[in-house]
Amino acid sequence: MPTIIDVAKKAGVSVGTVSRVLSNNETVKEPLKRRVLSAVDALGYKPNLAARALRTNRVDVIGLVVPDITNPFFSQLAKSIETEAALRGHMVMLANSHDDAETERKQISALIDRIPRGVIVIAAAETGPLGQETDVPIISVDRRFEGFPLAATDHAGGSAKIADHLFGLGHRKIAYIAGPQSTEVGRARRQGFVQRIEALSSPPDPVSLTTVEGQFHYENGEQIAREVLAQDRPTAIAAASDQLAIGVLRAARDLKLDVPGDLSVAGFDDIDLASLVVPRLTTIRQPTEGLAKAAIQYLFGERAAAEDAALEGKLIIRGSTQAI
Amino acid sequence: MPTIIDVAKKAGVSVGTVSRVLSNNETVKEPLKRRVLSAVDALGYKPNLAARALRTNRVDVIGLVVPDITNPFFSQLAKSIETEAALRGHMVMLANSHDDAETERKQISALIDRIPRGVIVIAAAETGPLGQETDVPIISVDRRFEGFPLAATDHAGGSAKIADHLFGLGHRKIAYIAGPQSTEVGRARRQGFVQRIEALSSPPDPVSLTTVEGQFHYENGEQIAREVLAQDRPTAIAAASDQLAIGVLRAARDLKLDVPGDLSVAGFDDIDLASLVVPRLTTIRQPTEGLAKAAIQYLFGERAAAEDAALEGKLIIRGSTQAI
DNA sequence: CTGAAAGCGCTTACAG
DNA sequence: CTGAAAGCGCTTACAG
Repeated sequence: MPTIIDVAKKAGVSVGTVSRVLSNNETVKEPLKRRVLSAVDALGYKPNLAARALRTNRVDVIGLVVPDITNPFFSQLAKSIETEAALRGHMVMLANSHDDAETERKQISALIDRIPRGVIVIAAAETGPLGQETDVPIISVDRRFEGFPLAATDHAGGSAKIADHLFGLGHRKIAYIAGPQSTEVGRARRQGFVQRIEALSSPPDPVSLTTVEGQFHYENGEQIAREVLAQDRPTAIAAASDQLAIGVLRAARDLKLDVPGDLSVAGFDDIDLASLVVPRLTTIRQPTEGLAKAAIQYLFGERAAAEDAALEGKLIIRGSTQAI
Repeated sequence: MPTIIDVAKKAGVSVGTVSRVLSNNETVKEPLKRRVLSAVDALGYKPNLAARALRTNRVDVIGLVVPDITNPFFSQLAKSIETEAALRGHMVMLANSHDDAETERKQISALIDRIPRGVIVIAAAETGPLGQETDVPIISVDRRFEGFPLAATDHAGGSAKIADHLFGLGHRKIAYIAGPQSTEVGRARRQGFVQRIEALSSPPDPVSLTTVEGQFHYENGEQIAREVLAQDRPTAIAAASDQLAIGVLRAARDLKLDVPGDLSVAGFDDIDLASLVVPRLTTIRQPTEGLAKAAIQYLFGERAAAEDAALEGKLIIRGSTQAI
């Protein structure tokens, strides 16, 4: 492999000059610059990134820690982050925390040791302290890690949109399957939904709302829906995630209930699967690309430090909800 | 950040000794070793990985290029690879090729520039030449990249298992929805299925087999299934992927056909979704963990160089297939 | 505007 | 078994 010295020799300049040309330092005059560039070309020179990293104490990498890359929402986010990082010539180093606080801490540490441009973390359910000072910027996405800034969908606002939608369709007997209340997301979605319904409900036109807490899993949604539907059946069920909602769909099918004829169902996230199930699911699309962009911008210092970003989700109306 | 020099001073030894202790070099005697280790501890020393990389010309990273991380099979594979790499103290650098040969080439190049331990690539549909010599080992998984060794499921063998299964259930009128014949996977699966059916078919007990070529997408499976089912309806459809098979399930539902009553359906891959659709899908489970392990072993030189690995898939029988 | 040179923090022959 | 020292390939003040 040719080094910067070989290029300098070939171009008849000093290594400093080659380095300046390569870093787009404007001070090098055109003729010299051309000579350097053609030497680079002729030799097929590529800078040694390890040497550069040692000198500059920074490497063109973004660290990413997700609870589980096979979760469709996280993999969508990872893809958007990778795309956004690539736009800035950065690669993404990926680690799974397996939703475990201890593993998460280790992964973030290991990532930081590689002096990346920054680290993005989608926090594990229970998140522990990092216990390491560092000047590598850290931002969390979707689920907050520690006291670090967070780029997330406006969960409360999205849930309120679902509430508006169902109310607008005439539903007055609604069940809400919440996500785990131990999580910020679970709480925000629930609160947004419940508060909006309470605001819409009035003595002459009351809404009866039942709330149950679930786990963001298909199986769990199915199981909870069975219980909810067995009793005083609602005309609509809003679930805190698409996975829960798809579980509801399964339960409805087993119980021979027609969706949306007998029951309207809405989710949250708009995972790929949401438009593949039967009927296709009405949901809130999370702005993954916007979240990725906000996170990267933060890491590159293009965004007010330490400030949260709340991006609006979009109501996607499909076949699973219907006027009563 | 303390450096190795600080540790050496604190322990009253030379930097060489510290380095040796840290690299588990056995030559350092117990008392010195202990002194070094406690100095490391006291200072919270962490080696500068960039410096180490510059010296050793290698960094504890595995590069991974996938066509699209949101594809459930690829994200499953990515997770297994990450786990396997972590066992060896390596992190994974991830890049999406977006199924584009040019992007793939660039990503692999960018990865190699970071002198990783090795690069694993799941090739894009059309794969182009790398055009760069390197001593970084490269192996492809699932879909072959260039002339590099491949770790993949025994696709033909897996398809043959599906053929045996359907034949065993008494199906004698079968349709096979193949994957793109421009891909090795598509060809291998088709060939395995067709050859086994031909072997099983005999003049006294003939099997009628129709084959159609598809694209590995849900939509495509649905569309092809409509055509296949509209004509001379088979009693079983085997699809070259779960995504295709799930498309078939949708089409069957729209046509009011009962699966598995009127029609048996089988897929290939065992993606998460396969066990979530109704009815749950009979399929071949790809040995993702085995593939990840084989790939990593190859990169670490624990496996015969330049030799392909073909791992057996496992037949998972669920509700979508039934005796005729 | 360009060159000469220091120095980033390690690892590893080479001595002893 | 341990130390002294070279050197990996860059970037960047510092001169001129």
